[in-house]
Amino acid sequence: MLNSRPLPFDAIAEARRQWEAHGWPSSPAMTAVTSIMRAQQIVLARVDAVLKPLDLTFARYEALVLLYFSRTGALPMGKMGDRLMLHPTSVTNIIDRLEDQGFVRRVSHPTDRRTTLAEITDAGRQAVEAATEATSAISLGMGNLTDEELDQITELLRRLRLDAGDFPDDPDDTHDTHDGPGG
Amino acid sequence: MLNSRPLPFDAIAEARRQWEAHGWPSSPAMTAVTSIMRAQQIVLARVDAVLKPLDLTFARYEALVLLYFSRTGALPMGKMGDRLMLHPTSVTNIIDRLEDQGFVRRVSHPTDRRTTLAEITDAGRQAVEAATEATSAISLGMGNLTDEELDQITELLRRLRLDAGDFPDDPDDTHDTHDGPGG
DNA sequence: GCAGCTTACTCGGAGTTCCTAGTTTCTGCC
DNA sequence: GGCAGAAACTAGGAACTCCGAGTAAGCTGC
Repeated sequence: MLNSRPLPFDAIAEARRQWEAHGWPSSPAMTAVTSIMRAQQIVLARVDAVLKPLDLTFARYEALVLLYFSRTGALPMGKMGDRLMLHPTSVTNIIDRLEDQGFVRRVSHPTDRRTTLAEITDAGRQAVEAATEATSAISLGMGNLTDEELDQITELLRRLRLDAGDFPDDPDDTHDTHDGPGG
Repeated sequence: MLNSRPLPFDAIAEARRQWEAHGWPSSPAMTAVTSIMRAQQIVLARVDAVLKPLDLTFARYEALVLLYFSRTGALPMGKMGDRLMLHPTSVTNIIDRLEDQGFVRRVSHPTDRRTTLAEITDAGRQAVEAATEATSAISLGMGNLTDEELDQITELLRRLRLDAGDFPDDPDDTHDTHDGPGG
Protein backbone atom coordinates (compact mmCIF):
# COMPACT_ATOMS: atom_id res chain seq x y z
CA MET A 1 0.00 0.00 0.00
CA LEU A 2 0.86 3.62 -0.01
CA ASN A 3 1.18 3.88 3.71
CA SER A 4 2.02 0.66 5.42
CA ARG A 5 2.69 2.26 8.79
CA PRO A 6 0.93 5.58 9.22
CA LEU A 7 2.16 8.01 11.84
CA PRO A 8 0.00 9.30 14.70
CA PHE A 9 0.93 12.87 13.77
CA ASP A 10 1.66 15.03 10.72
CA ALA A 11 5.37 14.61 9.96
CA ILE A 12 5.49 17.76 7.87
CA ALA A 13 3.85 19.95 10.51
CA GLU A 14 6.21 18.47 13.08
CA ALA A 15 9.23 19.19 10.87
CA ARG A 16 8.10 22.79 10.61
CA ARG A 17 7.87 23.04 14.39
CA GLN A 18 11.41 21.76 14.76
CA TRP A 19 12.62 24.00 11.96
CA GLU A 20 11.22 27.10 13.65
CA ALA A 21 12.32 26.01 17.13
CA HIS A 22 15.88 26.00 15.82
CA GLY A 23 15.40 29.46 14.34
CA TRP A 24 15.99 28.24 10.81
CA PRO A 25 14.74 30.46 7.99
CA SER A 26 12.28 29.89 5.13
CA SER A 27 10.00 27.56 7.04
CA PRO A 28 6.96 28.31 4.83
CA ALA A 29 9.05 27.41 1.78
CA MET A 30 10.45 24.30 3.44
CA THR A 31 6.97 23.15 4.42
CA ALA A 32 5.56 23.83 0.96
CA VAL A 33 8.42 21.97 -0.70
CA THR A 34 8.08 18.87 1.43
CA SER A 35 4.32 18.99 0.89
CA ILE A 36 4.82 19.08 -2.87
CA MET A 37 7.28 16.19 -2.69
CA ARG A 38 4.88 14.10 -0.67
CA ALA A 39 1.88 15.02 -2.83
CA GLN A 40 3.76 13.98 -5.93
CA GLN A 41 4.63 10.68 -4.30
CA ILE A 42 1.03 10.01 -3.27
CA VAL A 43 -0.49 10.88 -6.62
CA LEU A 44 2.12 9.04 -8.64
CA ALA A 45 1.70 5.90 -6.56
CA ARG A 46 -2.08 6.00 -6.92
CA VAL A 47 -2.08 6.59 -10.65
CA ASP A 48 0.63 4.03 -11.30
CA ALA A 49 -1.37 1.51 -9.28
CA VAL A 50 -4.45 1.77 -11.50
CA LEU A 51 -2.32 1.83 -14.65
CA LYS A 52 -0.35 -1.26 -13.68
CA PRO A 53 -2.97 -3.74 -15.01
CA LEU A 54 -2.70 -1.97 -18.37
CA ASP A 55 1.10 -2.27 -18.33
CA LEU A 56 1.52 1.47 -18.26
CA THR A 57 3.07 4.04 -15.96
CA PHE A 58 2.12 7.68 -15.62
CA ALA A 59 5.22 8.75 -17.56
CA ARG A 60 4.40 6.48 -20.47
CA TYR A 61 0.72 7.39 -20.31
CA GLU A 62 1.54 11.08 -20.59
CA ALA A 63 3.72 10.47 -23.62
CA LEU A 64 0.99 8.40 -25.21
CA VAL A 65 -1.67 11.06 -24.57
CA LEU A 66 0.52 13.68 -26.21
CA LEU A 67 0.73 11.57 -29.34
CA TYR A 68 -2.98 10.76 -29.16
CA PHE A 69 -3.82 14.49 -29.19
CA SER A 70 -1.42 15.37 -31.98
CA ARG A 71 -2.84 16.00 -35.44
CA THR A 72 -1.06 13.20 -37.24
CA GLY A 73 -0.47 10.86 -34.33
CA ALA A 74 3.27 11.35 -34.67
CA LEU A 75 5.78 13.79 -33.20
CA PRO A 76 9.55 14.27 -33.28
CA MET A 77 11.04 12.91 -30.09
CA GLY A 78 12.73 16.20 -29.33
CA LYS A 79 9.41 18.01 -29.50
CA MET A 80 7.92 15.45 -27.13
CA GLY A 81 10.69 16.20 -24.65
CA ASP A 82 9.91 19.90 -24.85
CA ARG A 83 6.21 19.37 -24.25
CA LEU A 84 6.63 16.81 -21.48
CA MET A 85 9.51 18.76 -19.91
CA LEU A 86 11.75 15.74 -20.15
CA HIS A 87 15.40 15.29 -20.99
CA PRO A 88 16.03 13.82 -24.46
CA THR A 89 17.43 10.65 -22.93
CA SER A 90 14.26 10.20 -20.91
CA VAL A 91 12.21 10.38 -24.08
CA THR A 92 14.43 7.77 -25.70
CA ASN A 93 13.91 5.54 -22.67
CA ILE A 94 10.12 5.95 -22.69
CA ILE A 95 9.77 5.46 -26.44
CA ASP A 96 11.97 2.35 -26.22
CA ARG A 97 9.51 0.82 -23.78
CA LEU A 98 6.38 1.94 -25.59
CA GLU A 99 7.80 0.58 -28.83
CA ASP A 100 8.55 -2.77 -27.19
CA GLN A 101 4.95 -2.83 -26.03
CA GLY A 102 3.64 -2.06 -29.50
CA PHE A 103 2.00 1.21 -28.43
CA VAL A 104 4.33 3.34 -30.51
CA ARG A 105 6.33 3.00 -33.70
CA ARG A 106 9.55 4.81 -34.64
CA VAL A 107 9.26 6.45 -38.06
CA SER A 108 11.93 8.42 -39.85
CA HIS A 109 11.23 12.05 -40.61
CA PRO A 110 10.39 12.66 -44.29
CA THR A 111 12.83 15.55 -44.77
CA ASP A 112 15.13 15.80 -41.75
CA ARG A 113 17.11 12.61 -41.44
CA ARG A 114 18.35 13.51 -37.95
CA THR A 115 14.84 13.37 -36.61
CA THR A 116 12.91 10.33 -35.47
CA LEU A 117 9.16 10.50 -35.18
CA ALA A 118 7.26 8.53 -32.56
CA GLU A 119 3.91 7.44 -33.97
CA ILE A 120 1.10 6.05 -31.85
CA THR A 121 -0.34 2.71 -33.01
CA ASP A 122 -3.93 1.50 -32.87
CA ALA A 123 -3.04 -0.52 -29.80
CA GLY A 124 -1.59 2.63 -28.32
CA ARG A 125 -4.81 4.54 -28.91
CA GLN A 126 -6.82 1.80 -27.26
CA ALA A 127 -4.44 1.81 -24.31
CA VAL A 128 -4.83 5.57 -23.90
CA GLU A 129 -8.59 5.27 -23.85
CA ALA A 130 -8.57 2.46 -21.30
CA ALA A 131 -6.00 4.27 -19.18
CA THR A 132 -7.96 7.51 -19.24
CA GLU A 133 -11.01 5.67 -18.01
CA ALA A 134 -9.01 4.05 -15.21
CA THR A 135 -7.28 7.22 -14.03
CA SER A 136 -10.43 9.33 -14.25
CA ALA A 137 -12.25 6.80 -12.09
CA ILE A 138 -9.93 7.76 -9.22
CA SER A 139 -9.78 11.47 -10.15
CA LEU A 140 -6.13 10.86 -10.96
CA GLY A 141 -5.43 10.20 -7.32
CA MET A 142 -6.47 13.64 -6.10
CA GLY A 143 -8.90 12.14 -3.62
CA ASN A 144 -11.87 14.14 -2.48
CA LEU A 145 -10.63 17.61 -3.31
CA THR A 146 -13.19 19.82 -5.02
CA ASP A 147 -12.70 21.24 -8.50
CA GLU A 148 -12.22 24.64 -6.88
CA GLU A 149 -9.43 23.36 -4.66
CA LEU A 150 -7.80 21.60 -7.60
CA ASP A 151 -7.86 24.80 -9.61
CA GLN A 152 -6.37 26.70 -6.68
CA ILE A 153 -3.47 24.25 -6.64
CA THR A 154 -3.01 24.65 -10.37
CA GLU A 155 -3.03 28.44 -10.13
CA LEU A 156 -0.56 28.61 -7.24
CA LEU A 157 1.83 26.23 -8.94
CA ARG A 158 1.40 28.09 -12.23
CA ARG A 159 3.24 31.01 -10.65
CA LEU A 160 6.10 28.74 -9.74
CA ARG A 161 6.24 27.37 -13.28
CA LEU A 162 6.11 30.88 -14.68
CA ASP A 163 9.00 31.87 -12.43
CA ALA A 164 10.93 28.84 -13.67
CA GLY A 165 10.48 30.02 -17.25
CA ASP A 166 8.16 27.26 -18.39
CA PHE A 167 6.23 29.71 -20.54
CA PRO A 168 6.30 33.44 -21.31
CA ASP A 169 4.34 35.91 -19.27
CA ASP A 170 2.08 37.44 -21.89
CA PRO A 171 -1.33 37.69 -20.26
CA ASP A 172 -3.51 38.33 -23.29
CA ASP A 173 -1.73 36.17 -25.80
CA THR A 174 -4.16 34.30 -27.98
CA HIS A 175 -1.46 32.05 -29.42
CA ASP A 176 -2.65 32.91 -32.92
CA THR A 177 0.82 33.71 -34.13
CA HIS A 178 2.69 30.88 -32.50
CA ASP A 179 4.02 27.85 -34.28
CA GLY A 180 1.86 26.58 -31.60
CA PRO A 181 0.50 23.88 -29.47
CA GLY A 182 -1.17 21.97 -32.27
CA GLY A 183 1.50 19.45 -32.98
CA MET B 1 19.75 24.41 -16.89
CA LEU B 2 16.26 23.56 -15.89
CA ASN B 3 14.70 24.61 -19.13
CA SER B 4 17.01 24.44 -22.08
CA ARG B 5 14.29 25.06 -24.64
CA PRO B 6 11.31 26.90 -23.16
CA LEU B 7 7.98 26.74 -24.95
CA PRO B 8 6.15 29.83 -26.22
CA PHE B 9 2.98 28.67 -24.42
CA ASP B 10 1.91 26.89 -21.23
CA ALA B 11 2.02 23.16 -21.98
CA ILE B 12 -0.24 22.31 -19.06
CA ALA B 13 -2.91 24.85 -19.99
CA GLU B 14 -2.75 23.58 -23.55
CA ALA B 15 -3.13 19.98 -22.39
CA ARG B 16 -6.23 20.98 -20.46
CA ARG B 17 -7.70 22.60 -23.56
CA GLN B 18 -7.15 19.42 -25.56
CA TRP B 19 -8.47 17.29 -22.72
CA GLU B 20 -11.71 19.26 -22.59
CA ALA B 21 -12.03 19.51 -26.37
CA HIS B 22 -12.10 15.72 -26.44
CA GLY B 23 -14.76 15.66 -23.74
CA TRP B 24 -12.53 13.78 -21.32
CA PRO B 25 -13.47 13.94 -17.64
CA SER B 26 -11.59 15.15 -14.55
CA SER B 27 -9.74 17.96 -16.28
CA PRO B 28 -9.25 19.97 -13.07
CA ALA B 29 -7.68 16.88 -11.46
CA MET B 30 -5.55 16.15 -14.51
CA THR B 31 -4.31 19.72 -14.60
CA ALA B 32 -3.56 19.78 -10.88
CA VAL B 33 -1.69 16.49 -11.09
CA THR B 34 0.52 17.53 -13.97
CA SER B 35 1.15 20.84 -12.19
CA ILE B 36 2.26 18.99 -9.07
CA MET B 37 4.53 16.73 -11.11
CA ARG B 38 6.14 19.68 -12.84
CA ALA B 39 6.46 21.69 -9.60
CA GLN B 40 8.20 18.77 -7.94
CA GLN B 41 10.59 18.50 -10.86
CA ILE B 42 11.40 22.23 -10.79
CA VAL B 43 11.94 22.42 -7.06
CA LEU B 44 13.95 19.24 -6.84
CA ALA B 45 16.23 20.33 -9.68
CA ARG B 46 16.83 23.71 -8.07
CA VAL B 47 17.53 22.36 -4.61
CA ASP B 48 19.74 19.56 -5.89
CA ALA B 49 21.69 22.12 -7.92
CA VAL B 50 22.64 24.17 -4.86
CA LEU B 51 23.34 21.03 -2.82
CA LYS B 52 25.61 19.52 -5.45
CA PRO B 53 28.75 21.42 -4.35
CA LEU B 54 28.19 19.97 -0.86
CA ASP B 55 27.92 16.44 -2.28
CA LEU B 56 24.33 16.15 -1.10
CA THR B 57 20.93 15.58 -2.68
CA PHE B 58 17.57 16.65 -1.30
CA ALA B 59 16.78 13.08 -0.27
CA ARG B 60 20.00 12.72 1.70
CA TYR B 61 19.65 16.22 3.11
CA GLU B 62 16.17 15.41 4.45
CA ALA B 63 17.45 12.26 6.12
CA LEU B 64 20.34 14.17 7.65
CA VAL B 65 18.04 16.93 8.96
CA LEU B 66 15.84 14.33 10.62
CA LEU B 67 18.84 12.95 12.49
CA TYR B 68 20.07 16.46 13.27
CA PHE B 69 16.77 17.27 14.97
CA SER B 70 16.56 14.05 16.92
CA ARG B 71 17.36 14.12 20.62
CA THR B 72 20.31 11.74 20.54
CA GLY B 73 21.38 12.22 16.95
CA ALA B 74 20.49 8.62 16.17
CA LEU B 75 17.33 6.88 14.95
CA PRO B 76 16.36 3.35 13.93
CA MET B 77 16.32 3.12 10.16
CA GLY B 78 12.74 1.88 10.15
CA LYS B 79 11.61 4.92 12.09
CA MET B 80 13.40 7.13 9.59
CA GLY B 81 11.46 5.46 6.79
CA ASP B 82 8.20 6.19 8.60
CA ARG B 83 9.04 9.85 9.09
CA LEU B 84 10.43 10.42 5.61
CA MET B 85 7.65 8.36 4.01
CA LEU B 86 10.18 6.12 2.36
CA HIS B 87 10.34 2.40 1.72
CA PRO B 88 12.80 0.55 3.96
CA THR B 89 15.02 -0.27 1.00
CA SER B 90 15.21 3.42 0.11
CA VAL B 91 16.43 4.18 3.62
CA THR B 92 19.09 1.49 3.32
CA ASN B 93 20.21 3.04 0.05
CA ILE B 94 20.40 6.55 1.49
CA ILE B 95 22.19 5.51 4.66
CA ASP B 96 24.67 3.50 2.60
CA ARG B 97 25.63 6.64 0.73
CA LEU B 98 25.67 8.92 3.76
CA GLU B 99 27.81 6.41 5.59
CA ASP B 100 30.26 6.25 2.68
CA GLN B 101 30.45 10.03 2.84
CA GLY B 102 31.11 9.98 6.57
CA PHE B 103 27.97 11.97 7.41
CA VAL B 104 26.35 9.06 9.23
CA ARG B 105 27.47 6.01 11.19
CA ARG B 106 25.64 2.70 11.59
CA VAL B 107 25.31 1.73 15.26
CA SER B 108 23.72 -1.40 16.65
CA HIS B 109 20.70 -0.98 18.86
CA PRO B 110 21.52 -1.54 22.56
CA THR B 111 18.65 -3.98 23.22
CA ASP B 112 17.06 -4.97 19.91
CA ARG B 113 19.60 -6.74 17.76
CA ARG B 114 17.37 -6.57 14.69
CA THR B 115 17.56 -2.82 14.69
CA THR B 116 20.28 -0.66 13.23
CA LEU B 117 20.58 2.94 14.31
CA ALA B 118 21.79 5.65 11.95
CA GLU B 119 23.77 8.23 13.88
CA ILE B 120 24.78 11.62 12.49
CA THR B 121 28.48 12.48 12.72
CA ASP B 122 30.08 15.86 13.37
CA ALA B 123 30.79 16.13 9.66
CA GLY B 124 27.13 15.36 9.06
CA ARG B 125 26.03 18.17 11.36
CA GLN B 126 28.31 20.61 9.59
CA ALA B 127 26.96 19.46 6.24
CA VAL B 128 23.38 20.04 7.42
CA GLU B 129 24.20 23.56 8.52
CA ALA B 130 25.95 24.44 5.27
CA ALA B 131 23.17 22.84 3.25
CA THR B 132 20.46 24.69 5.15
CA GLU B 133 22.19 27.95 4.43
CA ALA B 134 22.46 27.08 0.74
CA THR B 135 18.86 25.97 0.32
CA SER B 136 17.44 28.84 2.34
CA ALA B 137 19.32 31.28 0.14
CA ILE B 138 17.13 30.20 -2.77
CA SER B 139 13.96 29.78 -0.66
CA LEU B 140 14.25 26.08 -1.40
CA GLY B 141 13.55 26.74 -5.04
CA MET B 142 10.10 28.22 -4.47
CA GLY B 143 10.99 31.36 -6.35
CA ASN B 144 9.17 34.59 -5.61
CA LEU B 145 6.05 33.16 -4.02
CA THR B 146 4.95 34.93 -0.86
CA ASP B 147 4.74 33.22 2.51
CA GLU B 148 0.95 33.43 2.21
CA GLU B 149 1.00 31.62 -1.12
CA LEU B 150 3.39 29.01 0.21
CA ASP B 151 1.10 28.36 3.16
CA GLN B 152 -1.87 28.07 0.82
CA ILE B 153 -0.04 25.38 -1.10
CA THR B 154 0.78 23.57 2.12
CA GLU B 155 -2.81 23.74 3.32
CA LEU B 156 -4.34 22.50 0.06
CA LEU B 157 -1.90 19.62 -0.15
CA ARG B 158 -2.45 18.84 3.52
CA ARG B 159 -5.97 17.74 2.61
CA LEU B 160 -4.58 15.40 0.02
CA ARG B 161 -2.13 13.93 2.53
CA LEU B 162 -4.89 13.58 5.08
CA ASP B 163 -7.01 11.76 2.53
CA ALA B 164 -4.06 9.47 1.82
CA GLY B 165 -3.88 8.56 5.51
CA ASP B 166 -0.57 10.24 6.25
CA PHE B 167 -1.82 11.27 9.69
CA PRO B 168 -5.02 10.97 11.72
CA ASP B 169 -7.73 13.58 11.55
CA ASP B 170 -7.92 14.71 15.17
CA PRO B 171 -8.23 18.49 15.01
CA ASP B 172 -7.52 19.30 18.66
CA ASP B 173 -4.91 16.71 19.39
CA THR B 174 -2.04 18.16 21.36
CA HIS B 175 0.13 15.11 20.85
CA ASP B 176 0.77 14.94 24.59
CA THR B 177 -0.02 11.28 24.76
CA HIS B 178 1.76 10.15 21.65
CA ASP B 179 4.99 8.27 21.60
CA GLY B 180 5.50 11.25 19.56
CA PRO B 181 7.46 13.32 17.18
CA GLY B 182 10.40 13.76 19.49
CA GLY B 183 12.61 10.99 18.26
C1' DG C 1 32.28 23.59 -51.36
C1' DC C 2 33.97 22.79 -47.12
C1' DA C 3 34.85 23.91 -42.05
C1' DG C 4 32.62 24.69 -37.98
C1' DC C 5 28.65 25.09 -35.24
C1' DT C 6 24.20 23.47 -34.02
C1' DT C 7 20.58 20.05 -33.62
C1' DA C 8 18.64 15.23 -32.90
C1' DC C 9 19.01 11.13 -31.06
C1' DT C 10 21.44 7.23 -28.44
C1' DC C 11 24.66 4.99 -25.06
C1' DG C 12 26.58 4.37 -20.47
C1' DG C 13 26.41 5.57 -15.78
C1' DA C 14 24.61 7.66 -11.45
C1' DG C 15 20.85 8.58 -8.21
C1' DT C 16 16.25 7.80 -6.29
C1' DT C 17 12.33 5.21 -5.82
C1' DC C 18 9.73 0.94 -5.45
C1' DC C 19 8.87 -4.36 -5.23
C1' DT C 20 9.87 -9.24 -4.08
C1' DA C 21 12.43 -12.21 -1.44
C1' DG C 22 15.68 -13.49 2.11
C1' DT C 23 17.98 -13.64 6.93
C1' DT C 24 18.07 -12.57 11.63
C1' DT C 25 15.84 -11.47 15.78
C1' DC C 26 12.04 -10.57 18.85
C1' DT C 27 7.26 -11.49 20.71
C1' DG C 28 3.23 -14.02 22.01
C1' DC C 29 0.75 -17.98 22.76
C1' DC C 30 0.27 -22.61 24.12
C1' DG D 1 10.37 -24.05 26.47
C1' DG D 2 9.36 -23.94 21.85
C1' DC D 3 7.00 -22.70 17.64
C1' DA D 4 4.52 -19.36 14.69
C1' DG D 5 4.19 -14.95 13.26
C1' DA D 6 5.78 -10.30 13.05
C1' DA D 7 9.37 -6.94 12.60
C1' DA D 8 14.03 -4.92 11.00
C1' DC D 9 17.16 -4.70 7.82
C1' DT D 10 19.56 -6.16 3.27
C1' DA D 11 20.06 -7.95 -1.59
C1' DG D 12 18.80 -7.93 -6.38
C1' DG D 13 16.14 -6.03 -9.99
C1' DA D 14 12.95 -2.76 -12.44
C1' DA D 15 11.51 1.95 -13.67
C1' DC D 16 12.25 6.73 -14.14
C1' DT D 17 15.09 10.71 -14.03
C1' DC D 18 19.24 13.26 -15.15
C1' DC D 19 24.17 14.22 -16.98
C1' DG D 20 28.21 13.61 -20.03
C1' DA D 21 29.74 12.05 -24.21
C1' DG D 22 29.34 10.24 -28.85
C1' DT D 23 27.50 9.91 -33.74
C1' DA D 24 24.95 11.48 -37.61
C1' DA D 25 22.95 15.13 -40.16
C1' DG D 26 21.65 19.88 -41.23
C1' DC D 27 22.93 24.84 -41.49
C1' DT D 28 26.07 29.12 -42.00
C1' DG D 29 29.73 31.73 -43.64
C1' DC D 30 33.54 32.50 -46.12
